[in-house]
Amino acid sequence: MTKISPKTARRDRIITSALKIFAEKGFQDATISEISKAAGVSDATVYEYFNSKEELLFAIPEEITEDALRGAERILPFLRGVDSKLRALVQIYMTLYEKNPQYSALIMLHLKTNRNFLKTKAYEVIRTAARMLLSCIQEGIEDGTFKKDIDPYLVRSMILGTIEHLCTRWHLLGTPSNLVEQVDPLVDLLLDGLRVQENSKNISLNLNFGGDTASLAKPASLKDTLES
Amino acid sequence: MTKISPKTARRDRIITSALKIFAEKGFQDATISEISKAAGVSDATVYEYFNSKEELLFAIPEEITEDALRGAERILPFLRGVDSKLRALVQIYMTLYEKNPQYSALIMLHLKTNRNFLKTKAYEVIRTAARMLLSCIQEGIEDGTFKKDIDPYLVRSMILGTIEHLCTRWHLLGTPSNLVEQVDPLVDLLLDGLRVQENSKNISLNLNFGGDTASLAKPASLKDTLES
Amino acid sequence: MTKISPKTARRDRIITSALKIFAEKGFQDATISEISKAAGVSDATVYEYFNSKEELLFAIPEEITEDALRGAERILPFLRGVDSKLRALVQIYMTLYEKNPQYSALIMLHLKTNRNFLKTKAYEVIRTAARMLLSCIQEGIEDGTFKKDIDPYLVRSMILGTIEHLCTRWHLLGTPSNLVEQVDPLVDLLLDGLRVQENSKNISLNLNFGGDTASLAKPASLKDTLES
Amino acid sequence: MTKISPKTARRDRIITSALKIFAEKGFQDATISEISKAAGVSDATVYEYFNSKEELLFAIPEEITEDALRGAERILPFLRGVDSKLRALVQIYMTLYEKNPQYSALIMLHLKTNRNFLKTKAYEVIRTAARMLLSCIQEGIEDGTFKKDIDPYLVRSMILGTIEHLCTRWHLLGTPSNLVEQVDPLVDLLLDGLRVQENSKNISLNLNFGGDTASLAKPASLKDTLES
DNA sequence: CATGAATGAGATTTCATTCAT
DNA sequence: GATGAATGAAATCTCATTCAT
Repeated sequence: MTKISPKTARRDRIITSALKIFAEKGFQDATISEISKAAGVSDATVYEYFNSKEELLFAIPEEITEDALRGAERILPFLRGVDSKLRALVQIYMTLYEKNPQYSALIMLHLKTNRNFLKTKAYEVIRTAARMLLSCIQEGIEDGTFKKDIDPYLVRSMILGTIEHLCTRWHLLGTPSNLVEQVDPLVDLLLDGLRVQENSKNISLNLNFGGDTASLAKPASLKDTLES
Repeated sequence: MTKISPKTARRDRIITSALKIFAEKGFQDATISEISKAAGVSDATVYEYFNSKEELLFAIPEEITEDALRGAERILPFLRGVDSKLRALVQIYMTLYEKNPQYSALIMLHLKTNRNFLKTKAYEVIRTAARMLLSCIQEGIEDGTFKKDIDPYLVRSMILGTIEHLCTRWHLLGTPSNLVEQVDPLVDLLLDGLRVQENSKNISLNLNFGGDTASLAKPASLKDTLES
Repeated sequence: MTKISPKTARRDRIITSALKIFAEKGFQDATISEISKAAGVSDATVYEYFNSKEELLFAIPEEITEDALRGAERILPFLRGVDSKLRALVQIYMTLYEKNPQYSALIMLHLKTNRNFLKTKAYEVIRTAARMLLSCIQEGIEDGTFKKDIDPYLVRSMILGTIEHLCTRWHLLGTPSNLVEQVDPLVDLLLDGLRVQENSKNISLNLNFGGDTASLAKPASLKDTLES
Repeated sequence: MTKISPKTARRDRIITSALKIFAEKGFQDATISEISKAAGVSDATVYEYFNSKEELLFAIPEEITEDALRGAERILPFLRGVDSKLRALVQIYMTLYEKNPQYSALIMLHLKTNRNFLKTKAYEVIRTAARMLLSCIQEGIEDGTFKKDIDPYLVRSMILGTIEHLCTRWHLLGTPSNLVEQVDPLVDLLLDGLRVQENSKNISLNLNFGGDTASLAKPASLKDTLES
């Protein structure tokens, strides 16, 4: 469709090289020289496309982050139920990070804690994605799937914090060896908690004494168990 | 009690200044000159106490991290039940991070993703603390408090990931404004999950007896409050 | 003929300045700053051309040493007899050192005792020249000009040692005031020791005729004078 | 006899350590710290005994050089003939250098080319020794052992240059493996050049043709004298 | 007298960035 | 538009030397 101008191709080569090198060595330890060499251009050419080293750094995650967001937006409308949406969102994150290790290394190890990154276009996209996650949680609260008294921001922090922690460990320590496999266990735990629910008995008692909660017996969790 | 040698005092001043400056600007953007000036010594004196800038960086968290670990080891024996222990551990982390914002900024923003930090003495202490958390989770599984089929490593990553995410947000965005307040909501969510449990004992008991079991709500958290 | 690229010119200016300053003050007491200023470039520019101060030091003697070697190789084929060759070699050394006092000061005072210099390209050239000298001595032994039982390595050490001693004194003490003038006295002294004394014939002739063979004295030196 | 005061002992330890370390690494690459540690004293103590690093450097060769000179002065009176004296002097140098490799490394590799060393007490002693050598040569000229027209300074430079060259090579390249063994070959080479030639062949020829040439002992030297 | 402790004074080296061609 | 070449501006780190105790 869109013709790739040689200019765009060059820019892409610079970004690709920069991603690789920044991800490996971090912002400060990478040099423009190294990046330009890897991209097959001169130092000065890098400055034709980006005004500064930092601008280059921040340009890297733009495209991929936007693509990922668009992907999520395409998938979500097909899902019914906040459980499913939540699970899908977690899976989207994990898949993105696992399939694009240089990208996730850059984000987790080098950008996440960079104050200037917060003012960035790419960060704005990331916030949009985070807002989708928040909406999903809020929706769950509103529709009665989730508890009424939970703090959706806290829940979101749990989800993102866990994802990021796993991803960071994956990069630094190599464990877990696989991120996507963690999706279901993680979502199941989020939904149902750690604690043994001694409710089968209770529920039966409830049912005995008047409750009509039979149909509510943790259907999702059962389903999840099957699915996982 | 212990006489503070002038040498130790000087070393401490250097560490304190370094903590402040590294926390604010990061390792690369901080200069030895700045740190030495803040400590009231010369550049060369910094090198009398630390062989390199990086050695100084890594020396900073040593003491405080060890102190925190010892604090945790003093508290835990007094707690009964994995719930209480888990809650206490989360609270210890959050309290540490909130009371020592420079320390937590240093760890969250600058050390956590530093590969060399992994080889450090302070990191070893951090791992010890993380092992305590893991043991607590495993204990919960063994004693039937927690579900049998959960992955204790995943649970730990959830806990640490959430704590770190909250702490990082706190530093970068200022929200939440308070970390310790997040302890109970977080632990409750961890223990019981997001999803409305229409099965809880509480409910069934409520239904059965119509009684005021309100006071039993979240017993552990009350206990924790007293203990903390 | 050959266009001098501005880059080469700049490099040459740096080398020239470095020669002057290193020769005067030695490696450690010379600063890059001083050299770059003398060359009319910035400190950083010096590092565009040479990777380190030491690399710059070792680059200095390369060209001149090679030129000198090539000069020697052009001259020697025209000489007949090891006497003449030996004399020519000594003269080549002395001329080189006297005409290029900065070069010889650098070599004699600063490089000759530098262990790293031994691994250098310029030193390799110097060794080649020294091998020429050795060959000449060996040739003299083989063709019967020199005594059979002399150690050619020792002779070479005598020659080079003397040259270097004279040159070093010349630099440090100003005496002798002239190096090339020492060539003939030195070679004569050396040869009269080395050379097989063909005096039987002379003497017998003397005795036979009682004549004055004064006019035959030191024929080689006359020849040398012409050749030199 | 003389009691060794602890002060002298300390000074000696410092000098010994300094000799070792300066000889190994040179003046600039050796540090006071290293030397003081090797001597078992503090940095500051070094400065109690020597006003500067350079003063320490120059103090090192004092004693040993003086001892060597005194040794030579004790030996020479027992020798008859400049040949013997010359040989003895060369042997004294070589022995000194070979038996005291740290000392000779210091002199050859680090002091010989140091301009400030020339103003030094130790250098004065070295000059005295060199003057003995010169006197010996001059004596040889005067008493007719050596040719009349040789330049004694040049001869001295030949002798010292050769010795130093051999010694330097010995340190830097390990060859020759033995210095003292070079004494006789060297002196023989020198003398055969210097000395009036008393060639066996000549003598026999003399005897053939002229009867009693007993009185003609050393005819070559006579001839040389005439020719030169 | 010995020294622990401190530091002044630099020097090398690195790189992001600029600019003329 | 691309780049070769140059450099300004620092920052880390080193050490000889000093001085109070």
